[in-house]
Amino acid sequence: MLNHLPQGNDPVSAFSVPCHNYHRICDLLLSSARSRSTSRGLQLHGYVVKSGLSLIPLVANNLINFYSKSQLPLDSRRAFEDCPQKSSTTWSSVISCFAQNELPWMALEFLRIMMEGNLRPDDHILPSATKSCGILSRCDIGKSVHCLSMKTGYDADVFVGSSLVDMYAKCGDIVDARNMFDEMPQRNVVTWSGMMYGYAQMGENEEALLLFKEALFENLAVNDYSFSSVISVCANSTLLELGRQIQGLCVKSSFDSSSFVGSSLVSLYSKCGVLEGACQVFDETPVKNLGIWNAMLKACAQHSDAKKVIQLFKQMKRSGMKPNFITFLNVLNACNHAGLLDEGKYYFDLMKEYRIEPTDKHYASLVDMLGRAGKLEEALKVITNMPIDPTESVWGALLTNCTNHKNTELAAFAADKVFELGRVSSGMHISLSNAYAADGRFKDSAEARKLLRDRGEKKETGLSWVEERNKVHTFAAGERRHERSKEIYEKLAELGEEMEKAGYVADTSFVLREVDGDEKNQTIRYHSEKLAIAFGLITFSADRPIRVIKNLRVCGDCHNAIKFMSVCTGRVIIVRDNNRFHRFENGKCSCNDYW
DNA sequence: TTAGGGTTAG
Repeated sequence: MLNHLPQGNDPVSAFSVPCHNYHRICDLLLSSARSRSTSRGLQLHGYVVKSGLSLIPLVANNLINFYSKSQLPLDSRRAFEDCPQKSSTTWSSVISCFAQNELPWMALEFLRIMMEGNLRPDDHILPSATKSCGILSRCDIGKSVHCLSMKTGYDADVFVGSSLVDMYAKCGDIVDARNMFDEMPQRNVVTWSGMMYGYAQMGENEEALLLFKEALFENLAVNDYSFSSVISVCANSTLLELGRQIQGLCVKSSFDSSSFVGSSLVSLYSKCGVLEGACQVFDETPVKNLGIWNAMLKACAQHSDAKKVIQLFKQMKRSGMKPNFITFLNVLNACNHAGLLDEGKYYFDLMKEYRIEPTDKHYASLVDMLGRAGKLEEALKVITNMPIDPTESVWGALLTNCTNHKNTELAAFAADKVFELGRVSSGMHISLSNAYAADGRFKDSAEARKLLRDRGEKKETGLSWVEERNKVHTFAAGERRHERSKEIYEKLAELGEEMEKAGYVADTSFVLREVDGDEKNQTIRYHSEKLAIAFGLITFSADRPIRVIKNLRVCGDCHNAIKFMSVCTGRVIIVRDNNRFHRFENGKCSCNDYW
């Protein structure tokens, strides 16, 4: 392969090398990086060192870039150190290499060293430095890079400005991101993407959508980046119809074949309860990246199809795609929800073969799996033996299952462990309170809630919503603010009688307040999901499934009640809670009561 | 002219 390269066996200095040859070497280094032929690049490196060509600055820079693109940052650094004449391009190459290869601190350190040598950062170096701050979520350092950009006058550059917008967005500083965005003399699609991402990150989905609309209005050439972001915004707000319209725009502009767009679309359909849509997008995406595989696995897991998850995992392996920790998390959750304990344990152990260290979330899934099967002691053993510190989610998994299995002693132990971790999320206080309440110990239960109040936190309000055309109808338990409230409550009363005739009995143990029986029954009768379903019943035609989204977990009584609702009305009712889907049909739920 | 900024899946 090297035969046609210059034969320079005895190069004393760079000057003895014919000029036209080193350009050829540079081309070859670049193409090796692009085609990911690392071995060819390494051969070329050996050759240029031997022939003395590595002394030529252009060749040295190309070596740095070759290693950077080959994801070998430390070799890139070595090539940088061997480079005799370091221009600002040389510095730029090595700093961008660190920024792109998960060494943001080193990128910033090299910027410092460079400036100590009295070199000023330029418009190529500043974006890499800014990006590093974004990766580290270090707004403070990012601000000093911003100052540096202003001092050097590069803050007006569209690359520098866009990277600053993105950095502020990644650090969660949406106000500074917007200020930067507004002040920029020139903006392009990257600037807009960064800003949109910022809003989406902060959960300001409406602002993100507004910005996208504005971008379209300004005739900005939106691309696959923009589409995948905006679709994920729709997915997070479960705006199926809007998402479908944007998918139409993607098809028109031929961006629908992008695997990034595909991943967002799979997630959109999945989160909106349309598994068939997710499958179709997945099948039609020509080149599948890890993201779309993971999105598809998650979709099947959310829809309780563990068999398909395992099948997909095997298919994925056959296609040569390497699973990552997210892949395994999806597989474990699928096994957990399907009650496949042995399979779950198998996949947990399989992670070792792929040299993937289980995170606290993987352990939480395993603990939950064991806990659901009633193996509380074994679950505890997993926690005490795990090599990383158990987090709230791990102890929480044990706590919830102890409550369900009425082991209040172990539940209290798990709760103590959670408190030892320091700040506890509000949901966890509720879990402890539930543990006592389920055992009839209302005083302790109240104490746990008091602790929550003392910390100035409140339980997240349970909300359910239904999408009707492009409108979202939201309901909270017991409220009567909706314009059709009267009809909704009438429908519930009428349905309640039918359900009771069919054998439904309200399970009041899910009401946590210590009140008398009648009031308990009233509270539980009007949980938000029941109101939302009643709205669906009086609004949608009989053949249309009723899709309800809920921000919290469905309570046990509602879960049971909805089964009866599906029998009495003959409707398909799909409820997405904060975690997964429940498809109710003919008195059965797709989760097999395992949720 | 070799170097720079933005996406998905969790």
